[in-house]
Amino acid sequence: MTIAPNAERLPVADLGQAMQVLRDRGMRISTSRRMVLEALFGSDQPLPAEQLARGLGLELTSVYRNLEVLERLGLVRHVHLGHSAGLYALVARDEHEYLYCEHCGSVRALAPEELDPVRERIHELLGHDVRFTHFALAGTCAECADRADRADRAPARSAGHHHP
Amino acid sequence: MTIAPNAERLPVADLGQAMQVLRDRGMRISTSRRMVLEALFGSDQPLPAEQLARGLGLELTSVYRNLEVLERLGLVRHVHLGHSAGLYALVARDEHEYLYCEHCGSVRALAPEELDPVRERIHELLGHDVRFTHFALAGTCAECADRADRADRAPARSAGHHHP
DNA sequence: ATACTTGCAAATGATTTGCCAGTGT
DNA sequence: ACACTGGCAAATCATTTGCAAGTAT
Repeated sequence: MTIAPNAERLPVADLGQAMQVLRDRGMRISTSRRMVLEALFGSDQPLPAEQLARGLGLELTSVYRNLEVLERLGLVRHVHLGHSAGLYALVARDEHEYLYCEHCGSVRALAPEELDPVRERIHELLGHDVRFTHFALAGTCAECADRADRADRAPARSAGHHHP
Repeated sequence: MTIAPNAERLPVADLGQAMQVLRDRGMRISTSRRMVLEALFGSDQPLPAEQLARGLGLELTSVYRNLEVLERLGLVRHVHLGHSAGLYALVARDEHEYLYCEHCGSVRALAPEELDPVRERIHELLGHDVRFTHFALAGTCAECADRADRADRAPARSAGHHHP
C-alpha cells in the first residue's frame, strides 16, 4: 500500500543501473527478467506484455510477473489507450503522456511539459493533481474532427440528421 | 462503425420519451428493458451492470445486452473509474465528468462546463478535442496531496527517503 | 540452504457470444 | 408470422494466482 518508496526519480539510464536497483532491493536477476529489461531498453515505444512474451519466447505469466516487479520498483510503468491491453515501458525511456483518437486510433506522444499548463489549470480550478500517464487522454484528433465537420455540412445522404 | 446517428442531443427527460426513441428505432419494449430503464431513471448516480441485474432480478447478460442497445441509441453512457467495471447512467441524467482519486478512491462529479476551460486549453495547445466522459480523470485529490506532503516533511521513521 | 522464480494449469472479473426457446408488434 | 429478446452455458481478453520444481545468491 505504501507508494513506491524510492527509485522514483533516479536516472536508471541503462541495463546495468536497472540491475543494480534490483540487487539493492533483494530481487534476483534471472534470465527472463534480464531479457524483459533488455527488450524494454531496446524499444522506443511501450509494448504489450503479450508482444514481449512472444518476442522473447517467454511464458506470458512470467512476463507479467516480471513487469509487476519492475513496476513496483519504479523502473517500469504502463499506459492504456482506451480499453486495450496495457503497454509497458521503462520509466527512464518513456515519460510521455498520450493522446488517443477514439475514431481513427491514432496515438500521439507528448512530452510531460506539454500538458503542464493543463495540469496547472485543473489544479487551480479543482485542487486535484491529475496524471495522464496511466490512461491516455481520449478524444478526437484534429483530422477526424475535420472529417466529421465536413461530412456534417455535406448534403445529407441517408436519413437526415441536422443541427437544429 | 458509424457514430451514433441521431438522438445525440435530444432531451429524453423521462421514461416515455426514452420508450418513444426505442419504438422509433424499431426496438422492442420488453419487460427487462423497461426495468433497466426505470432503474436508471430512478438513480441519481451511475450504476454497474451487476448492481442493476441483482437489484432487478435479471440475468446479467440481459442487462448488458440492454445497456448496449440503449447506449447505441444514445440514451445511456458509461464511465470507468480507474480499472473497475463500467458505471452506467442515462445521458439525460448524468452529463458529469469525474475526478477520481487513485489514493483514497474518492470520486467527484463535475458539471461539464467545469472542464470546458481545460478542454479549450488542450484544444489550443494540441488541436485535440478531448472527452473526460468515458474514463474519469485520475490523480490525487487535495486531501491526499496534503497528507502525502505532511508525511513527506515529517521525521523519517523507516529507511530514509529525502528530497535531494 | 534459502528465498526468489519459473512453468503450467486454473482462476479471476468484466463483458460478449451462441443457440434455442419465448414474446412484442 | 417474424424479428427482436431472454435464459443459460460457454467463450473471450487481459491479468492474476496456486503450487510444485528450478535456480540465483
